[in-house]
Amino acid sequence: MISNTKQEDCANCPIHHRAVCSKCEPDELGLLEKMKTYRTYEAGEVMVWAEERITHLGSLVDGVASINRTMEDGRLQVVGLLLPSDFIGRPGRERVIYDIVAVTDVTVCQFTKAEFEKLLKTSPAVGSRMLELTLDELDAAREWMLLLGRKTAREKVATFIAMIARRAMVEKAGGTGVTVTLPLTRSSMGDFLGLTLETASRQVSTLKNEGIIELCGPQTVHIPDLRALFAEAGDSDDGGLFA
Amino acid sequence: MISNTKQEDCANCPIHHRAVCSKCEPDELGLLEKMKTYRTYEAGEVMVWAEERITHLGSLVDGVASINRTMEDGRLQVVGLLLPSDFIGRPGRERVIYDIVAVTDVTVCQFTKAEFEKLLKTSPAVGSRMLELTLDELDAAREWMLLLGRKTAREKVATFIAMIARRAMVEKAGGTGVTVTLPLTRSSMGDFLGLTLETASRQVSTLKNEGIIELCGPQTVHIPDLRALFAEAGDSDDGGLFA
DNA sequence: CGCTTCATTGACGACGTTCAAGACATGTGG
DNA sequence: CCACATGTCTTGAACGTCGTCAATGAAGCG
Repeated sequence: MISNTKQEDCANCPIHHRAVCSKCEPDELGLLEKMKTYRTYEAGEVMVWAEERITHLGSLVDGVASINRTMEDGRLQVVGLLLPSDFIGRPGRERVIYDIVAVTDVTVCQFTKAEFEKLLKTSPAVGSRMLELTLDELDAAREWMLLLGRKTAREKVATFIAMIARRAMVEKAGGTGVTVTLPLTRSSMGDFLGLTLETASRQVSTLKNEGIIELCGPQTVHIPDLRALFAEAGDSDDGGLFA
Repeated sequence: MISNTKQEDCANCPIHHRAVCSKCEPDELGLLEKMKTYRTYEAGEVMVWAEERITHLGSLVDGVASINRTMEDGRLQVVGLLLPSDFIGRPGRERVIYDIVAVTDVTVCQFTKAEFEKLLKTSPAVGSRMLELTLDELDAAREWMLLLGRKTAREKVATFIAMIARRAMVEKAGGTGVTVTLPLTRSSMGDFLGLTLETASRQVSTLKNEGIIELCGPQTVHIPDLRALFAEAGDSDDGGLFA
């Protein structure tokens, strides 16, 4: 399913404060409004195929997508999770070697690659914000390398749930308990954490049995004490929530 | 040991073609020459401490350094390897959460953080090159995530040696055999590959016993058939050497 | 020459994978 | 409304890879 919409108002955009356009002045924003196109994908749809020519770049407005790296024999590793305001694509390169797959239904705000790359050259606001976003992605990737290389299965699952909870907390801060929905199935969780789906499932179960988390549905988790969960994740860093 | 040297000629710099300054015109290069300082570190020296305020940014001119992420209990993961022309540091952030350690003796070309960040704002040549470098680092980090999450110990070690060999090949292309020196000890190899030093050592040994590689010293490896090594690494990608 | 650091190798055990079966939820058609 | 199919999740049992602990050897240095 493909649906295109045009000319939504950039000033009211829900991701404007964090996306690649966040440093643009009103005049530049007007320019972007003429260039941009919205597009939606259904859960499970492949948004970008590895080895295929890249035609568009843009921002994820709504939903969750994953960046998948596959080996010849089928082994799969999720090397990035795209959430609203994250940038999609790789300027300056014809092709990428990973697929981007919609995990939930997804809406993107996109530009043609050529137009965006021209903008990148001419607009310091876009260029410098793009650099910031890329540096943040790099930090996140390195954080994940520590997880993949050194954490136990239990710590991996705890870290994942903590990560989701942290993003949810930004909105509804308050008490110590939170309820969140995991955007991934056990199988995708495994692919993200460098585990099998069985191990992922087992670790969710043990965390549940020990009272660190409570399961409402398989995808819905209530966390009575965030501190306890963060402790299981194994990093000293609790995300600054209890600083 | 700290030694400072100034005013070397940027035009003759060995990393000028790839470093953050590679897109600068002669006039900007003159500006850089006034700002820059050289500094050397001995093998093993910590160049940047986690949690400490960043004062300088720059480029690695000579040697090898590693970016180390440590957990409270001491578990260590190397999340990046810095080679000549790679950029050192994190513009736009006061602190980093990893150490940067000189693996061999190292020479860097550095600027004060404040000055470099001003340059980043005013010079499109520096800004856009910086973005390219960061995107490349991100690609490399994701490649490594696949290795850490999904490859076997054998594949990890093969991939590492293949990576080193590939960089060596750029200079002396020709026959099918190459001899390279591994810049890391078995222990650091393990930290880089998400393995213990024993497993790293064992896999080097088995690759040797099977004739995939030959050991001249513990750090010096001769590869009779690069194709065979790349096959062990598990990626379809052979680096385009046999395209 | 002893000290230190690095590399190799062996024995053993733990953690996570693999293979397999069953539970649960949701949707479809008779 | 129930039978049946599909996909996800859970749980069990056996196996294997890799980590742990330990001993030994090789190389560099004061």
